Amino acid sequence: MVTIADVAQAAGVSISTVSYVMSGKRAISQETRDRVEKAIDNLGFSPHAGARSLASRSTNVIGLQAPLRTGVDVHVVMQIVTGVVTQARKHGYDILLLASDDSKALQRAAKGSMVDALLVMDVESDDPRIDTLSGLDHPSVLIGLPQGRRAIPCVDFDFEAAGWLAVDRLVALGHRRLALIGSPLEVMARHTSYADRLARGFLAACEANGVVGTVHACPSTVEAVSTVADVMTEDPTITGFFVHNEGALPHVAATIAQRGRQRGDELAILALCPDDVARSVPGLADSIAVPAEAIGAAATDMICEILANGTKPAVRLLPPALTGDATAS
Amino acid sequence: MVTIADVAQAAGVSISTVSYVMSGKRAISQETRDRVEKAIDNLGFSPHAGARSLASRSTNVIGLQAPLRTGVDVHVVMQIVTGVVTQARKHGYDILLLASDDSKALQRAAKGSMVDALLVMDVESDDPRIDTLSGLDHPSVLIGLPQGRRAIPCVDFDFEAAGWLAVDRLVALGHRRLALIGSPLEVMARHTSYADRLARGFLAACEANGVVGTVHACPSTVEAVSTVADVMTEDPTITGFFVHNEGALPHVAATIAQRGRQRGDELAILALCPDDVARSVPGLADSIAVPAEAIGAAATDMICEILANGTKPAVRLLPPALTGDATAS
DNA sequence: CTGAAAGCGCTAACAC
DNA sequence: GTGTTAGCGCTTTCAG
Repeated sequence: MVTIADVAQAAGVSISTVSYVMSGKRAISQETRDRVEKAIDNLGFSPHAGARSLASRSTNVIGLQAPLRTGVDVHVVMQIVTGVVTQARKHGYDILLLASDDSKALQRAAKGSMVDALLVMDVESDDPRIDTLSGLDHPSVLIGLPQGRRAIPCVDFDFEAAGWLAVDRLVALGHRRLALIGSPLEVMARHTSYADRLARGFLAACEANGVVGTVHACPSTVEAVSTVADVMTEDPTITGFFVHNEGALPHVAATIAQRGRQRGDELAILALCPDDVARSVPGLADSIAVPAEAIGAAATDMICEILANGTKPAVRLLPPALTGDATAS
Repeated sequence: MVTIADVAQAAGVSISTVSYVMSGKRAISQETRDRVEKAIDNLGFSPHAGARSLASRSTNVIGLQAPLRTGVDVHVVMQIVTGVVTQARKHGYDILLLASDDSKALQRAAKGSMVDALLVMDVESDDPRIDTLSGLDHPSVLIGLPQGRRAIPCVDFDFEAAGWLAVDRLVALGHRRLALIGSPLEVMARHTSYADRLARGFLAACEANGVVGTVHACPSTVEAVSTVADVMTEDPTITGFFVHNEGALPHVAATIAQRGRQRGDELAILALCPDDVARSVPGLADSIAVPAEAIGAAATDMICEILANGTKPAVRLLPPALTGDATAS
């Protein structure tokens, strides 16, 4: 293994000079800098992460606890993780992936000085991990917006605003009777709050717009289709649909479109899902993008800012935006 | 921060004794051990990972490079990662998640002594990362089976055997004309080899069984349905379908089933996908599980064994198995 | 069975 | 603008 001492010797400078060339923490003459950098390249030197963290008391690693189980929107999780990893690298951090749902894992990583900070996804409102995080010396940011004391900074999508936006759009398209086809009950049962927030925004916007809106959870992804069919049968006056349900979206969209054709009605389907998913589903009037990767990036930015400046921001909600009806087929 | 010295003092022993109590690398009297362990608990001591890796020249971290982009079977990737993380913890390792598709990232992690070993997913046959890995001092294992020199140990699902198994099953069900509905072209274009292996096994098995088999790639997930429709129209004698295409599976299955009903034929659909996905798709005759989590776990076991014993196994392919027709609706 | 002490490779005072 | 050096917290000889 090539060490900083090897580099120093090769460049004919002291160890500390090499260190300072790398960190930029003190002025170095151009000449010296060049020699050192050349030596680093020639020898293929990379500083030993452990030695570094021992001496500097920081690891340049962020711990990420992501939900790896099924029963979450795998697509969205993946994109958030991508955003985190990508953005973290831009700030010079690496990501340690922690086993999900485990307070112990957070403590282990923090107390063992394996990470400088923690990013935690999929936190429920009464999640014990919130207390765990509060008790740690390490800064942390939640991806999601649990209800409660808000002791830890959060980053999430503004689902409530998305509900409003969806209604505004459907109303603008001329629809006066709307239905929100929501998450599977499984998701509703966990108290991650986003399904609630979406429904709240949707219903409030309906009221504000003076239109009729109803919210429908699906028993499961498979049964989403029959749920929609039931809704359409029970109230044939509904013409605007807002669908938020990853796996079921294509099926639901197809069902709605087919029935619309049979009835000869002009139905509109608005989806809430990642952009690329929307593009693969035909027949959507429009879609609201869940900016999953941006959420991951924003959370990472926030934790890095806390690490750098010691600031402690509170909650950051990313605003919804319509994709444009480019997705119409 | 509480250090090993604090523990030693609290327990009234030397630092080295505390270290040996933790590592178990030398005999300790029960009495001393008890005292030390109590001190560790009382003080809430966790050894500093960096200090440890500096002194011991090992990190207890495995680097994992997973494909975070879209255009892969997100479900399967997620499960493999889950298998890796879970199994790694059982061996006392943590997982550093590396930015995808980046030879540099592998080198950075290895040369910076951030990891003890590397696990790399989604390697293509002429992937430059294979050479990178060969040039490293750190052991590595590929998840997947690229063609070529096989310089690095691999773990993967036995897609070829899965092709055989599918045909055997369909033939046993009485079908003599079979079609493999394969991956999107996008996947075929990348040379990850599994689509090829599946097709090879499928065709060889058809020949061995004396039945007719054809292979059909889908232009995209969306167009999978029309692809199937075309296949069924062009050759109405096909009655056995083997579907391997994550996003499209439910749509394809629905299409096949519907057409079968129209024609009054007894069609059979066999799927290749994770168990839980199969359960959510109605109308399958049976399914072959992609044991994604087991693949991740097996790869982790392999790398840990290499780390522990210095053994260098070559290729490990996990055998396919039928789920049983419990998935029939 | 236990202790003392020499590093591991780096950072960051403290010198000049 | 550069060099010297004292740790950072742990593992592991080497002694007993």
